[in-house]
Amino acid sequence: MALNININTGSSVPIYKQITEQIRLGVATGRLAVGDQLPSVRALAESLAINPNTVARAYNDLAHEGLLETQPGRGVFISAKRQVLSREESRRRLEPLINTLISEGMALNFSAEELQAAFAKQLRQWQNEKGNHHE
Amino acid sequence: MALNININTGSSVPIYKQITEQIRLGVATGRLAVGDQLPSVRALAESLAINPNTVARAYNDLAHEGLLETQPGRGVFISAKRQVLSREESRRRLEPLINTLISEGMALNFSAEELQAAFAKQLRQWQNEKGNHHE
Amino acid sequence: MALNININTGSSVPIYKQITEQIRLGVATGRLAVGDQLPSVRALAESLAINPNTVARAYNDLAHEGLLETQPGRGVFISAKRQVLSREESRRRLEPLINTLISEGMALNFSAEELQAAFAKQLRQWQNEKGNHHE
Amino acid sequence: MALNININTGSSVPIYKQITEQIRLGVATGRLAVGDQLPSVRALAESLAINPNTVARAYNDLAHEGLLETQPGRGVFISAKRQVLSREESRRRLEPLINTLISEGMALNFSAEELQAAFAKQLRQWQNEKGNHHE
DNA sequence: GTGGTCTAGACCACG
DNA sequence: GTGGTCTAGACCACC
Repeated sequence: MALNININTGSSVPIYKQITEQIRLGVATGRLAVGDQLPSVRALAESLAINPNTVARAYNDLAHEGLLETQPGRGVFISAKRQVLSREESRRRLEPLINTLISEGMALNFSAEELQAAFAKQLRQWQNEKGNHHE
Repeated sequence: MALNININTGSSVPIYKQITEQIRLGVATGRLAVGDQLPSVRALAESLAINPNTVARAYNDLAHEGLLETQPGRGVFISAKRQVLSREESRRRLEPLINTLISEGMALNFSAEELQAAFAKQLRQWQNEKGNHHE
Repeated sequence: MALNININTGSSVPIYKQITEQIRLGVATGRLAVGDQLPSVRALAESLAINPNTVARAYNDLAHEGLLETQPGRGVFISAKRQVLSREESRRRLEPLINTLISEGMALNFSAEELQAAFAKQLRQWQNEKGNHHE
Repeated sequence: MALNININTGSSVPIYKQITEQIRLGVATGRLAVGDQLPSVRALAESLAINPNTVARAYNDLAHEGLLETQPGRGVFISAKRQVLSREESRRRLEPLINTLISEGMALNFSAEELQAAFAKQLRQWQNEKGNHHE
C-alpha cells in the first residue's frame, strides 16, 4: 500500500517535520516495510503542492538517520530499521514529554480525568488508523 | 517556597518558553499559590543572565493566559485561576500536544498500552505532589 | 480591497495597539475577509516607517486572539472566526471598555439617554457599512 | 456626603487615574458640590493604603484642570465647574470612543444586540449609583 | 524601584 | 523571501 501523507499548512508544526514524522511512524507501525519505495522528491512535492526543497529536506533528515536511502537514478527506499535506543533510554526520553503534556493540559484547566480521557480517545484514533492499513 | 527557574541556553526550546513552562508547572503542582509574587522582570533577567525583554515576554504570555497579573510599578503576581479560553479552544490546543506525545512515543517503540500506562502513572505522581503542597 | 493602516506616532496610544485596532476594525466591518493576506511584517514596517518588531508584536497579539494566523515563511492571513475566549472572559474584557465610554461620556456632560442614543446610532452605521462589504 | 473612592489595584487603569476619574465624575453627577472639602493627601493615601505620591499626583492633575484648589494650610476644595467644551466638540470627542467600543466588542464576538444590551445594563448601574447619592 | 513600549540590529528556521 | 527569537539599550508611566 502506498504511503498517504497529509500536510496541514495551517499547523505550527513545520511541513518538513510533518513529513518526517509520518514516514517515521509509517515504519514504526509497519505500514512501510524495508525495501519499500517512496515517491520521488518532485512527485511528492507536486502531489502535496509544496516546495520541492521542503520534501528534499525531509528525505535528507531521514537519510541521515539511516531510515531511508536514496539510490541515485533509481529512487528512494526504506532501509533497515534499527533499534538504536535501549528500553531504559526510551523511557527517560518519554517522561519529559508526558510531563509537558500534563502541565500544559492543567494550565488549560483540564482535570486529570479529562486529560486521561482525551489521551485515551486520541490513542484509539491512532490505533484505528493503524488497523486500517493492515487490512 | 521560592521558585527556582533553570534555563538551558543550548536547547532548541526558546528561553521564554522554558520560563513559561516552568511557571505553569509551578502553578499546576501548587508550588506557586494565588497571590504569590514572582521575581521582577529585571531581577529574574539578571539571575538568569538573559535579556529583560525575554523575561518580559514570558510574563506577558502568561498574563494573557490569565495565569498571572502584572501590576506596573508594583510587580508580578500569580492571579486567581479562571477559565480564559473557551472549552472548545482549550480542546483545540490540547489536541496537538497529545498527538505529539503519541507520535513521539510510538517513534520510541512504545505500544499504545505502554503509553497509556506511563501516562496514567505520571498523572498519579502529579496528584500526589500537588497534595503535598496543599498541606 | 487593500487595508490602509495609518499610524499616529505622536499619540499616547502605543503604535502596536493602533495597528491591532485598525485590523480588528477591518475584520469587524468586513473589509478584511477570511483568507485575506496581510502585508508582511517587514513590508508594513517599512511602509509605516516603524520597527519590524512593532508590527510583529501587533500581528502576534492578533494571532493569539485567533483573528489571524501567521505561517512562517509564507505570510500572515486572516483566519476563520472562532470563539477563542470563554464567554465569561469576553464579558470580563468588555466591561471596562463600556465603563470607560460611560465615564468619559459623562465627563463630557452627556446624559445617560444621550449616550444610549449615540451608541445605538453608531451601531446602526456599522451594520450598514458591514452590509455594503458583503455585497 | 463624603466622597467614597474605590481603588482596584488589580486593574490596568493606573491608580491615579481611577482617583481623578471618580472625583471628576463626582462633580459631574452632583455628588460633589463647589466648595466641598476633599480629604488631605495624607489621609486619603492612608485610607486607600496607597502611596501618598499617587494621591498627590491625582490632586495635582485636577488642580491643573481647575476642578479643585489646594489652599495651603486649610485643605483641598472643589472649585467652580466650568463648561469648556462646545456641544459639537463634545460630540466629536465622543464618536471615536464609541467606535473603539464597537470594534473591540465585535472582535470579542459580541453581536450588535448584545453590545447594546450590555451597554444599557451598565448605564443603569451607573444611574443607580448616582441615584443613591441623592437620597 | 516597578513594568510597558519602541528601536536597531542580529541570527535562525522555514519555504 | 517569510516570520520567530534574542539582545542591547533607550525612554516613559507608575508607585
